[in-house]
Amino acid sequence: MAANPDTAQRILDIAERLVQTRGFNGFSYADIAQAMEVTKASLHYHFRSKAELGKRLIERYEKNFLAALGRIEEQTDDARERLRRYAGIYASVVKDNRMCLCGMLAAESGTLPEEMRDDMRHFFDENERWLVGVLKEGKRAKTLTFKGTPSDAARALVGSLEGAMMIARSYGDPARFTAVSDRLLADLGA
Amino acid sequence: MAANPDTAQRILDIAERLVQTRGFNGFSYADIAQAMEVTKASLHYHFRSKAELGKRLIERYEKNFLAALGRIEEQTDDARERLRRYAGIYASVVKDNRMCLCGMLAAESGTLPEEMRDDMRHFFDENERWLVGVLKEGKRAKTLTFKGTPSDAARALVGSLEGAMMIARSYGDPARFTAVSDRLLADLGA
DNA sequence: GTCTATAGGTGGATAGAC
DNA sequence: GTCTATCCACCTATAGAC
Repeated sequence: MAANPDTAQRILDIAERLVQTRGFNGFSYADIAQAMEVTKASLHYHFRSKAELGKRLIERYEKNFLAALGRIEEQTDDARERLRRYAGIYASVVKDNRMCLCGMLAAESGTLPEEMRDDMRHFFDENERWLVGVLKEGKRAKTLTFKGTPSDAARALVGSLEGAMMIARSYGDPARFTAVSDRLLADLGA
Repeated sequence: MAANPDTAQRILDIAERLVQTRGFNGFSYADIAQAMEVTKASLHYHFRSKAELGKRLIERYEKNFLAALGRIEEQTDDARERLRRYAGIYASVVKDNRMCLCGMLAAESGTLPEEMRDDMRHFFDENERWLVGVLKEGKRAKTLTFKGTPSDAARALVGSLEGAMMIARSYGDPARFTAVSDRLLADLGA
């Protein structure tokens, strides 16, 4: 009767990697079924539709991402170090040959179910919100320097990191990402 | 017998927009056929396979893009102005509600035919090459300032512009792109 | 919860008439 | 060059047995 949470998690794990490497339009239930050695029909027991699977995927991704940001806050008060660790999350994703889940979905936004698009944007809104906090603190402590509003600086950073990740990945060259990432951090004084 | 070049061009025009808005995995021959009011079968007369269509799409896109860069060189010698106009090309794409063709393909690189992936990378290589020329000239004339190699600065710029475009598009907000673009140019002194 | 079986649709692609 | 007709593989999704 009740869905086994472990099975649902395993499905999400596999689907997450598939979206991050092939895109939401680049994989099917058959791919997940093969990887899990179950049939497509049983996947539908856990996630009624692909759109629902996608939605749950984004929700979990955002939850985990924000949890990681929370851990960064516990680890250090220094805005520069917080920024470095933020970029470090992105770096670890590229090194695992993945794209950011929501970055991938942003590219596919033209074909996404509306609910998924909203959730994807929410992820970026939350990223911006967190970065604005770090940037403001850095400005106050005179450890970070940037022109314009913290909001604009945050959007520029997110966009640049996502783009650098996307291109580095298409070259199969994670170092291409860190080279850009290091420049961006240096420009901010981090 | 011989393929009518006009028809082929029209197919490419429609397919190009489809890839830029929906991705290579987000459209089908049926979409083009409907827009052109012909059957899918006749499309196959002009482009044997979707992979070939994709390849020709990239080749034409790069040709047109490089031609635009050539025109910029004719219009101004100033490195700063050349950079502004380079970013202006990107801005015009976002305002037309499109993603850069190759930026979109970069996101989908995990599912692309090998030849398309190679051609997509070639586009970015040529972009980098052109930008390196502009950046070197700007450094020589002391009109542009950047740290590190011209190559690294060029890669950072391309990645950042592509990422900003991708996210701005997912919000349906072109101004979000120009805000980032203006910052990037300002950081370089342009 | 997972299975078999299948529906109903769409994907890219081809043969052959006109 | 474009058409009709068709193939076959694959897609998401559902019904119902176990």
